[in-house]
Order: sequence, then C-alpha cells, then structure tokens
Amino acid sequence: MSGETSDHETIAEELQSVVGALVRRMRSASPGRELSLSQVSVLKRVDWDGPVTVTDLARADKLRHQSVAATVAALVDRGLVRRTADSDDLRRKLLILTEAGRALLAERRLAGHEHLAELIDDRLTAAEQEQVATSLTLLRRLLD
Amino acid sequence: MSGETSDHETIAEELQSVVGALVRRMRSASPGRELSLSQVSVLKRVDWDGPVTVTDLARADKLRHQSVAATVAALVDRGLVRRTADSDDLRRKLLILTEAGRALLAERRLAGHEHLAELIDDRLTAAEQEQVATSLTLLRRLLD
DNA sequence: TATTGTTATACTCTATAACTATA
DNA sequence: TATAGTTATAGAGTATAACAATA
Repeated sequence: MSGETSDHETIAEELQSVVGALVRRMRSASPGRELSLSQVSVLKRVDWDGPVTVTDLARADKLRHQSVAATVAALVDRGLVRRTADSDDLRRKLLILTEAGRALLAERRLAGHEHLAELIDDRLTAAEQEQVATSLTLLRRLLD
Repeated sequence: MSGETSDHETIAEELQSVVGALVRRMRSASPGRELSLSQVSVLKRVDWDGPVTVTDLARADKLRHQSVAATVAALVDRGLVRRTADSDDLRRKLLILTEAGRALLAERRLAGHEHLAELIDDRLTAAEQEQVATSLTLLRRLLD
C-alpha cells in the first residue's frame, strides 16, 4: 500500500457521499409511496429470476436471510408475492409473483416510476453509461 | 440466482445492488462500538472543511438539516465536536473538532479503520481507481 | 418573512437472536 | 447436525413537523 492514503480516502468518501445521496433521491422520488425500495427490489428479482427462495435472494444481495424474509413477508401481506412448496425439498419455499404483483410491476414501468434509470438515460451519454457500468463491475470486485 | 449481472439487469439496478452491499460491508466491517458511519462522515467533514455549520453539512450531502443535527448532537454528546458562536451571524453555530475528536480520527487512520479506502487501494489498480473516480463525477451529475 | 438550529416522532432497512421444520 | 424459514427485537439513518432565536 502506498503512502498516498488521502487520495484513496477521497475516492472512498466521494463514493459514500454520492451513493448515499442517490439512494435518498430515489427514496424521496418514489411516487406512490406504495412500495419501499427494498420491496421493489425483491419484487423485480422474483419477477426476473423466476421462482427463487429467500436464501437465494439473500445470497445474491449479500443480505441476511432474516432481512430478506422481512421484506418478503411485507410483499406477501400485500398479496404481491406467493410462497409455494418445493416438492424436492420441503424446507424450501419458492417465491413467485401473484397476478397483482405482475400488474403492479407493469404499471410502474408504464408510469415511469423507474426514477434512477430515467436519470441515467437522460443525463448520461451512452459512452458515459458504459463507463459507469464498467466501474460497477470494478466495485463489485471489492465485495468478494 | 447468482450474483452476476443478468441481461435484464439495468445499470440502475446494478448500481443500487452494488452500493447497497458496499455500505452494508462497511457498516459491519467497522470496528463499531465507537462511531457509526454517519458520525464518522460528519467528523471527517468537520476536520477537513474547517469550521462548518449544520446547514453547510446538510447541503453538501443533500441531507435535511434536522438529520445532520441529530448526528452532530451525538458527536457533541461524545465530546468529539464543539459548537462555537459565529459573531457575524448569531443564528449560526460553527462546528469544530475537540482535541478528543482530532485524536480519534488520528487513531482511526493509524489503526487502519478506513475499510473502504483500503479495499479500493488493495483491489483496484491506479487506472481502475481513476475510472471509478470519473464515474463518481458522472453520477454526481444525476443529483443536480 | 426567511434562515439557522434543535428536539420529538415515525418509518425504512437490516442485523442478531431464538425458534420450528426438514434434510 | 446442518439448512431453510419465520418472528421478535434493536439499532442506524433519515424524514417530517413543530418550535425558538436571529437576520
């Protein structure tokens, strides 16, 4: 490690500051207040990745399974997600979207509720978006 | 579900996932016990940016001033920050580090408690760090 | 009136602990 | 014993609201 710690601290600090502000921005920009960010996140993953378990979701996002279970419970209470049995392993419960869950996601897309995605599209060129995507891959490496 | 980026995963979602995991990582890696992430963040800003007000800090990080005030109050309670009068404007209170605050920051640096900074230093080349820094500037643009 | 700051309160997010059921 | 899931509880972080003091 070099002695130029202040430079690295600056990147780390800037990273923390920027992403914190981005998350707050997304949270406050959420229109309907219908769903929290974590709920939307889980809903999308269940939609895209097909039947998944709570443990799957936790591993993918490096969360405790209890934390994911809390979010899933809220979605089940709202009738957006359903737990189904896995006949191969009765401990597992496969999560799938209900019709209401699918409808809500479709409505969100139509209503333009993907605030961050729109900001990225509107304010960054294609080349800049590519650069950000590459940097995210680099940052992902810090998590291994 | 593997943690890899899927075809349908947008930059926005990947951004949210990566930075969320990074923040959690920092929080759990913090030797804790002493200070929370937000407290460390404010402490550093007071150190670097000299005498600042609560409003200054709030504007810089796009937080409500009440939120910053809560963090500052915790630091004052711990004797790490002191509020001083601004003779030019009696509404303002200038925040400065106490000796204990300065000592704690110095100790953190020596003890290698800057986890994120060390991860960046250890796992990214200089060129990659530069790329991340540039991307942070791009992301900062989304906040204006 | 506008700005600066504080305090009180509530909500989101996520962790830890304790428990049940199945492998 | 190990794994999958749920529920309870606690803490960090931040927002909104209400208020006081100063400009």
